[in-house]
Amino acid sequence: MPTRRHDPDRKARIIDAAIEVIAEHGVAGTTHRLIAVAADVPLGSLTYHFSSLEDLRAQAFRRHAQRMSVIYEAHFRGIETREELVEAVTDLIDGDAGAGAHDWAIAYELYLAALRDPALREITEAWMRTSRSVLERFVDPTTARGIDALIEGLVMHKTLSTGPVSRQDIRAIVDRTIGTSTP
Amino acid sequence: MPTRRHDPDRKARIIDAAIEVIAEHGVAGTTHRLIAVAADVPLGSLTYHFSSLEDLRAQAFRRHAQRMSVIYEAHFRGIETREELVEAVTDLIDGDAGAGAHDWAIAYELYLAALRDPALREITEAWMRTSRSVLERFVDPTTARGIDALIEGLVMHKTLSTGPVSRQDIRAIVDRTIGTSTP
DNA sequence: CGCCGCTGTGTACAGGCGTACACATGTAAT
DNA sequence: ATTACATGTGTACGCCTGTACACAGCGGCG
Repeated sequence: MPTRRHDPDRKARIIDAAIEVIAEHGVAGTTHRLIAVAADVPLGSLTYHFSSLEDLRAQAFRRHAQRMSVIYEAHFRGIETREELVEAVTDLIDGDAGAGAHDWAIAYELYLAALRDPALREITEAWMRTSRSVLERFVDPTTARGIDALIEGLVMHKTLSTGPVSRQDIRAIVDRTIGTSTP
Repeated sequence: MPTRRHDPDRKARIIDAAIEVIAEHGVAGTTHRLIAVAADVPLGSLTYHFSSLEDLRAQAFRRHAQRMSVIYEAHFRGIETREELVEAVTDLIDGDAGAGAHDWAIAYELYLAALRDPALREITEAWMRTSRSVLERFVDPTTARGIDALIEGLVMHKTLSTGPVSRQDIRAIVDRTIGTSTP
């Protein structure tokens, strides 16, 4: 049995560190050296485990998207009434779910990167498919797409605007966009 | 009277070139040299007219936001009935307005950059204020914010998704989000 | 007509980047 | 205990970046 010399979680920890660095410095400011420091591994370890920085970025984005999917799944589990759905979506936007501003920032980095790198499209599409299919358990596909878009747009606005958006307003908008669909 | 040696539009042309480069290569891939080539000016001309690359970027974003504001204003001018409003918003998302995928890409670059650079917030806030106040001529402020967020979210989804979003779907979502507000 | 001064530019520099690769290091087998 | 090898790392290289700055070219003044 071949024994590992060091931690076998190294690769995973590097990916986590990469996610962290992307969140803090953006894709533009994400370098091998920064990630290496964040993961507390030598510089050479990155090129050893990943064929290129592009490769590492893609894997980081993939893992983040998977985590977001899990959060979505968990957040909407057990929803039964329309009332609960409205509340759940509002929570998601208002930041009372598992996803904070940090996580959304990474998602936006991914979107923008995918706009130019077709290799990342597969990740964004998988993620959007998941998030929509979760919502489709409660509403029709068209409405699901609308809510999905609304969530991302509102989170963006909320994050950028200095004056906070009132929870009541969010709720009102969500309520109307969901319409009369039955859960 | 002091005569200019060359074109006095140089500075403006550099800013336009910067916008172009940002749209094509993203903020990350925007360099002095690329902009200089795009504007057909010598490299030194950039540091001569702009104190730093950051300064140039900010001015480029500012000009783009102003242009988007003008497009918004023009696009919603003359709208009278609720029906026309729904159609106008749908056109905006569907790309049949003055703004194409190119322009939206720059807007998203701006948003993401503003997320980390507080100096850019002033630009995003001015832009969001404008776009919302245009919509507030037709609907109440809360709804305006919702529509605004919906527009950006849907455009993003539409741009990233490979399967195109049907115009009919967009219209249906917009229609519901606008609700029963009177123009 | 010659000089001055200002507007504008080519070039060079220091720093940081991604990546390759020669080597150290610890393990398993003999 | 020694060898052979796979695993992992420190370092160095070439490239590209933002920016400074010494100079060139031209218009106005004496």
